[in-house]
Amino acid sequence: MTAQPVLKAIDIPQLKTVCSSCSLRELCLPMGLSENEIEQLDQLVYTRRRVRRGENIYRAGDPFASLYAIRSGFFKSNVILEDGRDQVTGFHMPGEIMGLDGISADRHACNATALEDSEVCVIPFARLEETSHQVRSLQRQFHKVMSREIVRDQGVMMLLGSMRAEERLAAFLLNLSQRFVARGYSPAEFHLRMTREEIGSYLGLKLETVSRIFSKFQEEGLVSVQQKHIRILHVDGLRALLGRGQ
Amino acid sequence: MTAQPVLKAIDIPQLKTVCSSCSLRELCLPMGLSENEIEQLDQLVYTRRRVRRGENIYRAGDPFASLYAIRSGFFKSNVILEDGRDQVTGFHMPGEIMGLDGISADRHACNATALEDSEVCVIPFARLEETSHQVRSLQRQFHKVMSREIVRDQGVMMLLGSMRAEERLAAFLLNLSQRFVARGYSPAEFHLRMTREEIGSYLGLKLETVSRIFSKFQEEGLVSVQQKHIRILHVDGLRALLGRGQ
DNA sequence: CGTTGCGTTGAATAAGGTCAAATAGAGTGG
DNA sequence: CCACTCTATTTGACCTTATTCAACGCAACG
Repeated sequence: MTAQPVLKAIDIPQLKTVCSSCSLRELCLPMGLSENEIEQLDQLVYTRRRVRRGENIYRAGDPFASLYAIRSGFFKSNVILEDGRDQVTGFHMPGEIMGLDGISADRHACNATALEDSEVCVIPFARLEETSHQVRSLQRQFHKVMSREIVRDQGVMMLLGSMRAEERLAAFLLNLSQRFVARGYSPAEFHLRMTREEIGSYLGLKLETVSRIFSKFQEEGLVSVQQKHIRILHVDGLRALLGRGQ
Repeated sequence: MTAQPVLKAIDIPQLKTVCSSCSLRELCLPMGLSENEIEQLDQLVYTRRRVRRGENIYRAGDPFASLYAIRSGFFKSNVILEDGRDQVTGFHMPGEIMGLDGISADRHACNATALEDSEVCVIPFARLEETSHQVRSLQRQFHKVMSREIVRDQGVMMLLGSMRAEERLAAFLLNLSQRFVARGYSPAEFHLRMTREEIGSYLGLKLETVSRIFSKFQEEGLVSVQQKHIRILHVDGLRALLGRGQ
């Protein structure tokens, strides 16, 4: 892909991350920065890390040192309560930044688990703060990223607090679809990386309920569901499900 | 209430906010800053604004320009869906910062409504970014404030996603209690500023359910409830309610 | 070819929601 | 100060939705 001098040097450039040539730069931290500014980011984001399916980038309680930008793959984040209950708080795809929860207490507050083999760019936070101290537009962009996370969370609260089960699943599918589009994938056809149980946890439902609603949507011709393969057949039908809750 | 020619000069010094002499400085944005640094904040936070009960500091869609630190009073924030459903996404008390949702899109994403006559300190965001560009520890502190908001939201998701009704209300009361303590008020006895409906919306329950559970807690001797006046009689009893959900 | 994990489906049940009525306070105007 | 109004709250009876429990199917994998 990128330039490869010779032998041992083969892996190094491969793992060297360069924001300025990254296809996700319009979605990720570099969004809205000039060429010049992005090059300053390149200095900062110097390692990429492979994460195997099932592995964690960090766990709740781990000391916080870096943010992680998803380069490829798919993640979930989840919080675990003392009694063992496990709540999925988000699903994350390429271009999204994980780890923002760790800043407040210098420890991560949740786990971040890869749902498929993935790669993340490691962004040492101290250096990010340093650089954003220099580069004004990076500071600005970073604030937007954090704020976007807050707005996203409000959306989830809305979903959990005032939607019924069918609406939740419809909203979930539409949200995924939209995010896939932004990444150049099909809006209508995609592969769920998470289990029914993880979807349920995220949506505040039991896995059986999720499964039943998938079946119902399928009967109604809204989507075609084959295990983890989803095809949205009737977007407006799904949209119509929102808007008229209880 | 607003500009009144003659009296104006009287109100201005009264309304001048000074972080360095503010009793909330250990909870608010100045947290952890040196005397010297706080004085730089003083330059920045130069107006205080009165908000009457029922008034909004901002509404969803309003252009974003400032953050607001609560000086006194009590607020809720809420999002409204197209179909009119209204979800309370948080309750806010003195020392807390509101408006962080507005940074991401330069427009506010939710409404912020005073639940009692209140005062907020207006923090012009452009100037905050500017100053935090200068004062390193302010940058740091501001990031922590945003991150804390993200962690808080995760807690709400946990609550909405995986707790049953009684647990939610218990968690809600304990959380309020804790925040009151941090502000020097009694942990056991307080006045709810919000209605049952607002509590219900926040907790993803109907107001009748909230009312029933209050009654149940009262029967069980956990709390004494008289309309909006709450007295926690048995904290450990409430705590025990968490931890063993479904 | 059995094992294992994930997904689907059905029947019974429980948790909350809905609807309706009664009550309690707070504020208002006479 | 009292009657009146309005809104918030409480409570009961009934209903709906989602959960629970259990059985079964399916696909991947060693």
